[in-house]
Amino acid sequence: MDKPGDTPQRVREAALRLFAARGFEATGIRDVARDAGVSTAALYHYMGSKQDLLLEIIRGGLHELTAGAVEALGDVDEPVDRLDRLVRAHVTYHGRKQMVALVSDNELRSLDAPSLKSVIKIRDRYEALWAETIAAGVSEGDFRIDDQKLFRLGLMQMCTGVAYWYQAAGELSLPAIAEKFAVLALAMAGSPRAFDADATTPGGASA
Amino acid sequence: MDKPGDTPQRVREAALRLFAARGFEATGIRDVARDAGVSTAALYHYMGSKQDLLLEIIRGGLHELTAGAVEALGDVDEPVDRLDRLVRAHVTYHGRKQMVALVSDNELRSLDAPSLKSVIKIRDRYEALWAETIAAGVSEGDFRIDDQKLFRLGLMQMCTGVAYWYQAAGELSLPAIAEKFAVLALAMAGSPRAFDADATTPGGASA
Amino acid sequence: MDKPGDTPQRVREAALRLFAARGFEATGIRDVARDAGVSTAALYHYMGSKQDLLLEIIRGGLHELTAGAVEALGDVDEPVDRLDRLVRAHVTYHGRKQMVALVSDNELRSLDAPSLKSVIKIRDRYEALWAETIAAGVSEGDFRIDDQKLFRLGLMQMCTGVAYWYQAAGELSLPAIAEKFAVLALAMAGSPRAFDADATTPGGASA
Amino acid sequence: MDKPGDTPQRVREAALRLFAARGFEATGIRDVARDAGVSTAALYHYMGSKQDLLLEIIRGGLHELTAGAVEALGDVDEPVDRLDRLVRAHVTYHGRKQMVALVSDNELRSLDAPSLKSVIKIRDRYEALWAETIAAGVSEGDFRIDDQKLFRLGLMQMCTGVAYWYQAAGELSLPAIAEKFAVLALAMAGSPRAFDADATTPGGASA
DNA sequence: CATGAATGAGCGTTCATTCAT
DNA sequence: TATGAATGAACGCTCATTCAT
Repeated sequence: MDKPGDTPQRVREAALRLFAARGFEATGIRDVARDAGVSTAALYHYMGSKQDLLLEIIRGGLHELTAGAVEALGDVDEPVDRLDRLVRAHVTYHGRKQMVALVSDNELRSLDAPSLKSVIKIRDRYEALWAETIAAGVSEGDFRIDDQKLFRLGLMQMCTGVAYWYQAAGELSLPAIAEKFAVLALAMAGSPRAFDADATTPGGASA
Repeated sequence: MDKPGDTPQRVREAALRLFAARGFEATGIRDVARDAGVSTAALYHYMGSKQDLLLEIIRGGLHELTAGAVEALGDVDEPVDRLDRLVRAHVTYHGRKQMVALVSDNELRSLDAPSLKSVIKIRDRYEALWAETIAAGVSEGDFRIDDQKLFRLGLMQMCTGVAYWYQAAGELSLPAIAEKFAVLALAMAGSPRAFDADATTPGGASA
Repeated sequence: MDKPGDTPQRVREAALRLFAARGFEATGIRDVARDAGVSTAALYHYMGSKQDLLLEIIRGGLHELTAGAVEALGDVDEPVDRLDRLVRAHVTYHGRKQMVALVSDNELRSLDAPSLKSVIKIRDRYEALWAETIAAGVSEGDFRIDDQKLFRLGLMQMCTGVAYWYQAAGELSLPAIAEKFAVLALAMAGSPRAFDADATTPGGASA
Repeated sequence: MDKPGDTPQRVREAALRLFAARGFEATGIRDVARDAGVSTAALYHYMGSKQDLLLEIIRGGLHELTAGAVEALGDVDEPVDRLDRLVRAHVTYHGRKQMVALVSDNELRSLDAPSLKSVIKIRDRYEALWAETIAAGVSEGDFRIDDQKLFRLGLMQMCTGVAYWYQAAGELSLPAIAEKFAVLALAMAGSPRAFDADATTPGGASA
């Protein structure tokens, strides 16, 4: 029950908003302070550097993304189901935490080398979930995939794209979008289930 | 036989290199000048503003991308073939003109309003090529696509992603990558040809 | 008892000194900062833009000039006396606030359009004091003036000129100069009092 | 009959126009070149530095002003007539050569020390004409002037002011203005002729 | 005679950050 | 805990001027 208006939180939110909208480099520390309603000095009192703010956002995002994926996978074994869930979780996250996703995608290059390295380690762990799932599906004969790495890169990029165009006020709900992407993913993977009528298990759930 | 050392060209190339590597905002005009081997003042002898340099890159890129797609389509009629060619052309372009593609994708937000508008007009024309092809394929029964716009967004994003990871020195040649993406695209579209043995018409052609 | 070293004051004084000596355009912001003993960045901590600094000086000056004139006029009714006081106040001000007067006179053209407009409004109000006094003197038969506007322009210009050559260390005191100009003014106006022996009421008052 | 469009002339005219309108410091050499329709390099081919352009304008102006005064004085002896003619010539010049007059008045401070010195020498010669005339009028009993130097400064400043507000399209013709100023001058000087009906000898002549 | 190319220095302004209080 | 004051460095850009051709 932290007071909703507590300063550090407001700063983080302002930074997120601005980094997402204008990019990290184009955002001044003064902009963040103004947007958060504090002085720049106060801002430095609560947080570290501008870089720290960015790193915090990106790491938090990747951790949340990974945790969400792990949770979505649960103890499901079937590769087809696992891929289905990975896609849905990824898409859902990129819609719900749109700004974090945008920042994580676009502003990596603004991290200094050590930070970048630590972030990439997290991302690699996340991508491994996909790689393992894909490999399992291929070796079990569920998928017909020519080049696994290329497949993964293409699929993930496709799903990530949601963050760029999703609008909460748009025609499609996020679960609906997630499902459609799941179908596309299975089709790409050559899974016969892709175009089955019952492919649509509407368990997308989330808000 | 362009003289390798003519200054304006060197400036444009330096700007492209740096904008792609660090982003527009993170690149200083002095960085560009240094990289091009001229003084900052000389740089302004040839170009307008930093923004102009960016606009030039992006517009040039989008025009070339569009022209390439139109040429690739030629007078081909079959939607399946047309989509195949769009994908190959797009992927090829994003590999060959990697830096231009990255800048065009990432730095749009640094354009001022009028420039952005003019650029979006070009991009819309390009996207229309995809939209029309997809619509034709659906109405002719070649594709099994649920949501055309969402399909297009996902597919284009997937193909665009090549610019982020392609390396000329990598294992796969660009035509090989283009072909694999074409296969993925047709699979996504539910085209029966996707997994045919002879789907791989190696006429990817382009350089 | 203002602390002599407070920064914003020092900045304003330095700007005034330099704008008066070299002109607004010829004065660099670094010159002002150096002269005020602060960094250029600190300078921007206190002020807006270079233009703002100029506007502040000019507006302040015109306000003070007007207030001085109004005070000098008091509730005096006789046009001859009123003109006498206007001239003395004007001359005195242009000697005492020499630099402000020079800047106000010479640097108006460096103001942007809206600022200029606001300044001219103040100046018009000041000039109206003169115009009304002259008109009253003419209609009451105290003055013999052919063309009132031309008379006013000439007279004011003459009095303003003091700012260009007055030196505190010169032979004549400022009140003495003011009185001599008052005599010239009345002579110009055709007032019989101009060359009266007792015209020299040394009540110039001001410091 | 010099070709009206010859380059050096066009450059001088452009410089005059811009120096008068914006001031010397605010005028770029590129502005002058553009306005004259030549390249900056061509400009330097024909003329010296920006300073030289200014010096040329000011010296030319002062020479012309002096020559005009000398001519106006002719072999007239009476101090009253001489002052009358000085005023008329001065006013006329400041109306007819308005831009040169403005530049000569306002931009002196932009001259380097040697140039300024040479210019002041010319100006001193011109002012001597006034000083001698005034002194003669006083010693011959034609004028009632308390402080000669102060009188001269005030009177000249008044007459110079014409350059700031005169408009060829205005209500009064330049000779008419010159005459009215001559009347004011004589009134200031305490000459009985000032308010005579026949004071208006319309021989102001000038174009 | 004429000009495109080029520059070192400087412009007004903003940057992320620190620190005394 | 919180902030006004302050800064060195850099920003994008323009300056008056030169010079090879």
